[in-house]
Amino acid sequence: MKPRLRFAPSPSGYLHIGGARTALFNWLWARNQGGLFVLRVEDTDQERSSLDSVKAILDAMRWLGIDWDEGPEVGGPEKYGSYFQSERKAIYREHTEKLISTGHAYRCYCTKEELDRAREELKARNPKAQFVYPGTCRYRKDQPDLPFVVRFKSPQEGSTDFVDKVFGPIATPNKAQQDFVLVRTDGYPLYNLAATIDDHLMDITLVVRGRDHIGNTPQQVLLYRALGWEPPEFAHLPMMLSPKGEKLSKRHASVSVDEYRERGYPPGGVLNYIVRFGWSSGDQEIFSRDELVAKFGWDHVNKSDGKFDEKKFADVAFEHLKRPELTSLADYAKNVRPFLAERGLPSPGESELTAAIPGVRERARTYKDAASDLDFYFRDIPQLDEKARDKHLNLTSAALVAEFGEALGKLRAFEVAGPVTAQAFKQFMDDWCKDRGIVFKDVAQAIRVALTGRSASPPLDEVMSVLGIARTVERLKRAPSLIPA
RNA sequence: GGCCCCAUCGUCUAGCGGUUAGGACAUCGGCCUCUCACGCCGGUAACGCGAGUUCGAUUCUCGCUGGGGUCACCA
Repeated sequence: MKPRLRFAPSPSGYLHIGGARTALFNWLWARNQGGLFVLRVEDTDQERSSLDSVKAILDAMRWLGIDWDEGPEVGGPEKYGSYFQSERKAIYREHTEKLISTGHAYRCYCTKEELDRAREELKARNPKAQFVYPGTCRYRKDQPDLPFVVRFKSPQEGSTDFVDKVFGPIATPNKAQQDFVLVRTDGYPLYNLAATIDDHLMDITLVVRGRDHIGNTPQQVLLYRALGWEPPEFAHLPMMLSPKGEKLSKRHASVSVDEYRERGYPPGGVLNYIVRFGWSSGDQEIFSRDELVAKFGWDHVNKSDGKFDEKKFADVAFEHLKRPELTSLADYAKNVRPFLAERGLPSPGESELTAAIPGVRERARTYKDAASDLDFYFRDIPQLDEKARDKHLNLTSAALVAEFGEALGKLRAFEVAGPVTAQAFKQFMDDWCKDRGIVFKDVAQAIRVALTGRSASPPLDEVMSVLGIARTVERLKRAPSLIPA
């Protein structure tokens, strides 16, 4: 059978960067193996789950380019049923009954309040002790008409073992296991039960998830056995910790995938950073999506946790922006447009935009920065950085710039020959400087301020070429008017 | 505290008994240059500790130390 992998987020917020990483590893292996990638929504907690969250997570996945073969909005084979756990209650009930009738589980009438009280009492007596369910209802024979939860009857001897694809053999003594709850009072299954049933029924062959789930695995293996099923394979991923080494949360860094999107990171860069976190392929740092699919494997997945590094992340993202083979001109243009719009700029024509992009590729670290760098191209009058103006433009230099504009304007040949190349502008500037007996370097910044309103920009010959001769001349001639009276 | 897991530069990592311990980010110098960048060259910087095994341990074993995860009617 083809490998079937899954990502099973609970829709209680945005897509977490760590969740995206889990999804990615699953997806990569599915694609590498020619298997199937399933998306399942774990929305059994009615309190926390929301449809908005489902939508947000789906959107973030799509933005990253992690597509799913089965799941919300794409469906799947009849036999795999709904991909929303909230719609699978009947299935869970059926298997719960089976567990009870075979003696693997039992109804427990202890209330949460009672147990909480016992927990607190114990803690008061011995702060270090850990409360375990005393098994009050374990051998109870009657069935009172009271609310109940269903508990698993954990074996108290022996150990539960499994072989992890990353960590190797892991053995947990069963006496460390208490009679954990399977079904809540409200009839909804808890994570371990629902995940086990669904993974089996959906024919999942390998479960890939974060290491924080490693302790759930023995419980799930116990459930597989109790239900008479063979467990799938498991692969746990080392954790992405905060720079301080604590569990990563929004206190330490941006943890929502959306935030990186809003910041102007390219999706390929996001994937690249999170995949290199715990996985490597020799010394290679930068990968395209296709390369990742081709090269991914479990041999080089690390066991040790790591610390999230925003600087490295930013650099990887930038690397993707710099390389045309990773971010095509068309992609770049498409992705920068929303940020241009965000600045209140009118939507530029595709050809004008793609002409301007090569000049900012090596400068802008994000699409957002790119929009800022591109800004002056798309306004009739560039925004003026007054500090740059004060530093580089005075009566003399502004007059010189205007004069240069005049000279350029007189050059008819440029106008008839169609778009003027950067090289031609360069030649003209050099010649003009030579005629005037000045060094280009001495006028360059004044010209830059006139053309872009700033002290930093792509090379002037490129700027002129993108602007075109008419607008270039116009801006140059306007230089003296930039000086306050 | 019980159980489980981990341990190479500040960070992400390569290494699978013999290497001047490599790369990337960050950092510090320098070069290039019309600005800002990019790029290039170079520097600082790591095998947690202690026992074994071995001719030889970063690498294998054990202990210690340190770090992390998890012990819910969350997932």
